[in-house]
Amino acid sequence: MNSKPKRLTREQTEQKILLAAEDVFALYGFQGAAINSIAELTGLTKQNLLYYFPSKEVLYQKVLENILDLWLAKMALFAQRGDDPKTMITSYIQGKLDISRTHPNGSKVFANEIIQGAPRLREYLIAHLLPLLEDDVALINLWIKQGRMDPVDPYHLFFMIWASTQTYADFSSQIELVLGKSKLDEQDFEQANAFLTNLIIKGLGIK
Amino acid sequence: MNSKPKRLTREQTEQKILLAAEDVFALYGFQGAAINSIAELTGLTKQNLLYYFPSKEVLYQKVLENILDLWLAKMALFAQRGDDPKTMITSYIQGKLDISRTHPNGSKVFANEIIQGAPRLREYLIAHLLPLLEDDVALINLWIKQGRMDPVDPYHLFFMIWASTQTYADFSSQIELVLGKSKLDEQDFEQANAFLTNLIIKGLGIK
DNA sequence: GTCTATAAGGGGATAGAC
DNA sequence: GTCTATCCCCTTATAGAC
Repeated sequence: MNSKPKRLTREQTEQKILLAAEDVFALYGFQGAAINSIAELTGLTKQNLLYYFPSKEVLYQKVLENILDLWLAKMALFAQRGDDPKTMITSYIQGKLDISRTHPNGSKVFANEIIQGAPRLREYLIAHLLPLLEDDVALINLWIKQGRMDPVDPYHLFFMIWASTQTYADFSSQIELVLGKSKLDEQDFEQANAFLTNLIIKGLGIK
Repeated sequence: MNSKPKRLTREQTEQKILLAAEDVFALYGFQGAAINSIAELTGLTKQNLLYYFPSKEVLYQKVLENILDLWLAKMALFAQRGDDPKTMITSYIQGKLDISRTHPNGSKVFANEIIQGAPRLREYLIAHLLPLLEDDVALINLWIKQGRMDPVDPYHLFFMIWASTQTYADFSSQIELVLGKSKLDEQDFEQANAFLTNLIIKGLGIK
C-alpha cells in the first residue's frame, strides 16, 4: 500500500476538477463561471488547472458530456423494466427524480445550456436525444392505439415529465424556500414521486 | 405633433434599455451578462447606459422587479375567475402559459436567478410569494376536504404546474428542437394548454 | 445627454523556471 | 506537475469635455 495519500493520479485530479467545475458552471453558466473559482474549489491555481484542461471551453464540454452520458442511459422509456404502461411510466418518473436528487448540479448545467439556446449541445441532442425520443413517442402512440391509455400528445407528455422532475434539481432553492427546508431530503423526493406518479397515471387514464 | 421621432424621452430610453437588458440577462444570467452587450442592443454606448442606470446591479434589480410585478399579479389561484376547482385551475394554467408565451425572457431571467439560489430574490419571495401561496394552498385543502378533488399534496401540485408551464419559456430551445420548429407559435401553446389542463384536471379527480 | 479618455481590476491563456 | 510572472483583452465604472 502507498502511504502517501496526498499524491493523486492524473485521473483523480481531473475528477476533482470536473466535480468542482460542475458546481460552478451549474451556478453561473458558461460565460458567468470563472475558471479561477473552479481552481480554488479544487485547491489548485488557475494555471495548474489549465495544465489538465487546456481551456475553459474544453472543460465545459467535458462536464456537459459526463452529464449527458448519465442522462441518456436512463432517458429512454424503453430502457425501463416492465412492459405495461403503468410500470414503465412509473419507473421512468422515478428514474428522472433519482437523477435530480443525486445529480442536481449536472441538471443545472444542462438547464443553463438549454436556457442559452443549447449552442454547445444542439448537435448532440439532435444526434442522440431525438432518436431515443422518437422510439418513446412511438411506444406511447402504440399504447394509445391499443386503448391502454387516453389519446394525448406524446411530446407534451414528455415535456411535462421532464419539467416536473427536473424542477426538483434546477429550482430546488425555490422549493426549499417554500417548504421551509435548508435542503430537500429523501422524504421530499418520495412525496414528489408519489404525487407525480399518481397524477400522471390517473391523468392519462391508465388502469 | 412632434415631427422629430428620434428624440426619446428619458422614460422611453429607460424602457428600451430594460427590454434589451431582459434579453441579455435571460441568456447569460447576472454574472455572464455584459452591460456592453445591452448597450449595443439599445444603440447606446456603455457609458451612456450607465448614465441611465448607475450600475449593472441596479439595472438587474430593475429587470427582476418588472418581471415579478407581472408575475405575482397573475400568480394567485385566488386571482382567477370562477369559484369551482375546474374553472379556477384551468384559468390558472392558462394564465401561466400566457406569461411563458408573452414574456419568455422574463421567465428566463427568473429561472437563472432561481438556479443560482435566488441570492437577489430570496427576501422578495419570502415577503410576496409565500403569503399568496399559503392562501392558495389553503384553498386546495378546502376543496379536498369538501371532496371536490383527490387528496394530494398542494405544494407539489404547484411545483408541477409552475414547472410544466414555465418550461415552454425557459426550455423553449429544447422544445423547438424536438418539435422541429424555429419558434413556438400560438398553436403549440394551445396544444400545451389542452394537454396540461386535461391531464391535471383528470389526474386530480375533478369532475 | 452624449462623447472621449481612462482608471482599476478580472478574465482566459501562455512562457518558462523549478 | 506545480510554481511565478506576464500578456492582453474585456469588464465595470468614473471623470470631464462638449
